[in-house]
Amino acid sequence: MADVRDIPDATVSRLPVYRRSLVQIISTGESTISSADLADLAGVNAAKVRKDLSYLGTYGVRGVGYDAELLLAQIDGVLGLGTEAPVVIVGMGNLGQALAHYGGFQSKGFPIVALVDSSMDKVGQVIDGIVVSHLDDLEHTVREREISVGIIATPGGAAQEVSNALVAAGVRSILTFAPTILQVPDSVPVRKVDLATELQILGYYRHREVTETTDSTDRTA
Amino acid sequence: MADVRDIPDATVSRLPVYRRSLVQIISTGESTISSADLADLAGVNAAKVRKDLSYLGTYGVRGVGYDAELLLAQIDGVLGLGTEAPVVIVGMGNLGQALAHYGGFQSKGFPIVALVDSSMDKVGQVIDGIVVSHLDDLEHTVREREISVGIIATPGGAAQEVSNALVAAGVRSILTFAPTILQVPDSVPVRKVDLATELQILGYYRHREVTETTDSTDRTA
DNA sequence: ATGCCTTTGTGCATGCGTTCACAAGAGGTA
DNA sequence: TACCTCTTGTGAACGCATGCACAAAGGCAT
Repeated sequence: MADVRDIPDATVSRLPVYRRSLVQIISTGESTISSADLADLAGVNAAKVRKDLSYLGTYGVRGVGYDAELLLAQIDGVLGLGTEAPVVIVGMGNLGQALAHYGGFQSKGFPIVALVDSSMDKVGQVIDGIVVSHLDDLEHTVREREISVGIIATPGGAAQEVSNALVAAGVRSILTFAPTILQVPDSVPVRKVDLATELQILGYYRHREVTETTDSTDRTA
Repeated sequence: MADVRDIPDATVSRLPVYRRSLVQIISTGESTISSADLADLAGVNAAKVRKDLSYLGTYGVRGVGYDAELLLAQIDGVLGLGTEAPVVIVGMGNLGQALAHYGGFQSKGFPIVALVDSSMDKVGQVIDGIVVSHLDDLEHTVREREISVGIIATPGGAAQEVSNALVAAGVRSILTFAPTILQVPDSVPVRKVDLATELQILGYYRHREVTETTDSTDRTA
């Protein structure tokens, strides 16, 4: 029913979670799964699962549930996981090197095919079997390897410049770890992961708890 | 006006962004900043900035703007950044090691004071000046060092067990990189960062673009 | 002191996301 | 075939978040 272009953002961000749950279910030999069970695995409400899945077109069978394999294939189709999306990581500091070694990308259809840094100390080094190339060669590298995803793991100060270079080189989407607001064309989706921010957000809820405890103590006093 | 306990989640998650913008502004020597300028730096709408800041109590001056230093102190207070929050990282694989080396935490008030792994290969190693201790000693370590934040950097299969151990040891909040739905008491806030999921979400928007292009091509054909 | 200009704080309307609740549909059983 | 059970798909209500638009308020110049 709904077109693949019309899926709400909130739903899209849950599809990978459903996907992982499905992989898990399939590995146990189950061939169908109900929205209630899928909801449990994904940690969400069952009605939300059904509504989310309804955006993919209808693949559930009333009284039975969803065909796990079929649903997985459907999600993969929507997420574009049918074809591999080669990745370049820019910035070979601690974070960049860790990402390069991290196996979680390759196995999920996002092979890391290039590593880039702007420092001559790093260029030429071999990390995880890949020779680090220079930022100046970015465009050539991206075009040659048909890279579609750029990961920015540089300090904040360099992020916008790197982002510009990635976009100019033809990268189709960007994942950034830099604590910076990136200006990019609307056609290039960006996701931002900011580790310090996450800790600070936790700080609020942790701190709030302390405040409440202190308050109740004050109240009894 | 509003109590520190009543700040909406969406606002809380933006406070670190405002904070960073303020630090930047202050470093340039400016002492006041308008909501419009802050909005530009933070990449959001000016009205949203004002509404967000109104939850902290009123610190703006009409016709002038906000006192940058005062606002920064106010945000720090809400986020509980006045005191340091010691951190333990569990899981010394690639990601855990990178996080241990990553300087972004220490400088932001989240010193990493302990590293933990369950493998004897890792226990006893010194990473970034810290001796890796065993998961079995977690409770002791957490209590002794008064650790309030736990970072889970283990494979998904171990995450729930580690989470239980962290909670039992008295950790107050958790940041997890494991692609797993964690069951924790409501009193322990959890933030989840899932790198593969981020790439998959990007995949949707990237893929969608392709679909649209293909469609328009088809239409002209 | 007065008036103008700037910027805040917020009421209100709109839109998105979530959740409930139930009708409709599919399959199994007698 | 007819009924019963199970589960989906979705209409509708609710709540949160966003953003506009404007009145209130502070400061500065004259």
